[in-house]
Amino acid sequence: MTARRPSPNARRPDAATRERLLAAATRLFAQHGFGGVSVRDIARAARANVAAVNYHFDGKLGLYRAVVHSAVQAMRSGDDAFLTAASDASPEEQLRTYVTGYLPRIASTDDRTAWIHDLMRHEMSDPTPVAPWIAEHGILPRIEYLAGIVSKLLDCRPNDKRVARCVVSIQAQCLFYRPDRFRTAAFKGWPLSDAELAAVADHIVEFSLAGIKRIATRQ
Amino acid sequence: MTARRPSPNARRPDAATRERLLAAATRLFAQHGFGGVSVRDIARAARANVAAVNYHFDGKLGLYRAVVHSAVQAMRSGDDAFLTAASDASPEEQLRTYVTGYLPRIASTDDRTAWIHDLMRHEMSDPTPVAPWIAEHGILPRIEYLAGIVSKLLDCRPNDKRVARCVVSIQAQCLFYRPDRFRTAAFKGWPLSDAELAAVADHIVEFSLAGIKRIATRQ
DNA sequence: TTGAGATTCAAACGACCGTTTAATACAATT
DNA sequence: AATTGTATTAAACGGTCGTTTGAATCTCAA
Repeated sequence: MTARRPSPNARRPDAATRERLLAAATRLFAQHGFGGVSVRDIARAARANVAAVNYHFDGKLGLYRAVVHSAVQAMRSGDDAFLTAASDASPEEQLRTYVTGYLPRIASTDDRTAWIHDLMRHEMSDPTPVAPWIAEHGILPRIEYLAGIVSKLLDCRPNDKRVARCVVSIQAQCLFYRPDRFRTAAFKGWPLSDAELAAVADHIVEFSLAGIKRIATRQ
Repeated sequence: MTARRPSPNARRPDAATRERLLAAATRLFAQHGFGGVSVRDIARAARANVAAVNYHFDGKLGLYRAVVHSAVQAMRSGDDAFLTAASDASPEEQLRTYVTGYLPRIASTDDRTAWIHDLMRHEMSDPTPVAPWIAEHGILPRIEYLAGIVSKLLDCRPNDKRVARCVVSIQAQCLFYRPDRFRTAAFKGWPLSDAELAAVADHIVEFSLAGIKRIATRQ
């Protein structure tokens, strides 16, 4: 049994050690992945003792679970902010709202609601036991929301294979603009400016709407 | 100076230790990345001594360089096999040839010419000093080939920003189907069957040609 | 003031990391 | 047979890893 109560008692009255650990770990895990960060790195960044990780989170993996959980929550609450607003628009406008609301956050390097994508990138190359949970709570809801829009545009059942393929085509284009350390290090002009990003969002919407309409005429 | 000559002399006449190390390291680095594999893992898989890595490759990073170099060469020779054949076709047919030739290799888990994509995935989340070299020799040639096709389809200059955006839209769709350990672990029905993959290739071609034609009418 | 529980801390644990060393085994040439 | 240069080997080096330990320190209730 570690500790459970918020923090009615502590040596100093400033931000609780647990919160500092969570904040530092979120930043470092998003940047370097679970295996690329040591608990000593996290403890140093949080100005805490190494043993505090085990005391407050029951080990490195427990801290990672807490980070992932809060990151998924941050993303989903960020989605609700602009997705619910367009719930009664045409599917074309819904797709535009999705992409223009999603892409700037995807491309931002300091948007807290997008850190989950960095965690997911590391999970792709080096999965942890948390991977299935991320897939279910961090990815599937988005996929299903997009599938609803696309199936209306295709005028077909949501489980039509063309829906899944179009969803991938849209999502792949958006995710490609998530900055990573490879492209930042290897390509000039990366990451993109805000103005370019807005033009890219417009491009993805037009490109994808035309693609979907073409796919709708087939099979 | 380590060794240079092929292997006129060795304790045993079987496959040279250097070649076994390179083969084992390619498989392991592609699977787990540079940081996720220890030289002891590689030596064990190659039935060699740990010190052999330093003797033949001047350290772990030297071995990684050799792996990356051979993987890029394998991919480029695989490209030439089907890209040069379509050099005088219409740009539409060239795009179809590119996608239908590229996607099955991307999606294959045992195609030696596609291991470079696994190495690149790890580089994205955790870059090594080899990252810039991979970008220049493993990525740029493909991008420029695609840009040539797209600029003909758009009927504009190759450095028009719309070209780069369409290239990303195509390449992002293709790369999304590269299997990774996250999706294999977290999603059912993954990776895709050969038949589904052929249908996906056709989808990407139709989706993208329609998208490009739409973009061609703008700006 | 005292006791109990929560929290922090320096230190140590065993395991693994990449690399180095020095001795040895081998084949080909003197 | 002796020498030379290449290749392999077991062992050890210093360092970092995640975790554990046990004592010290803090807050708050009795």
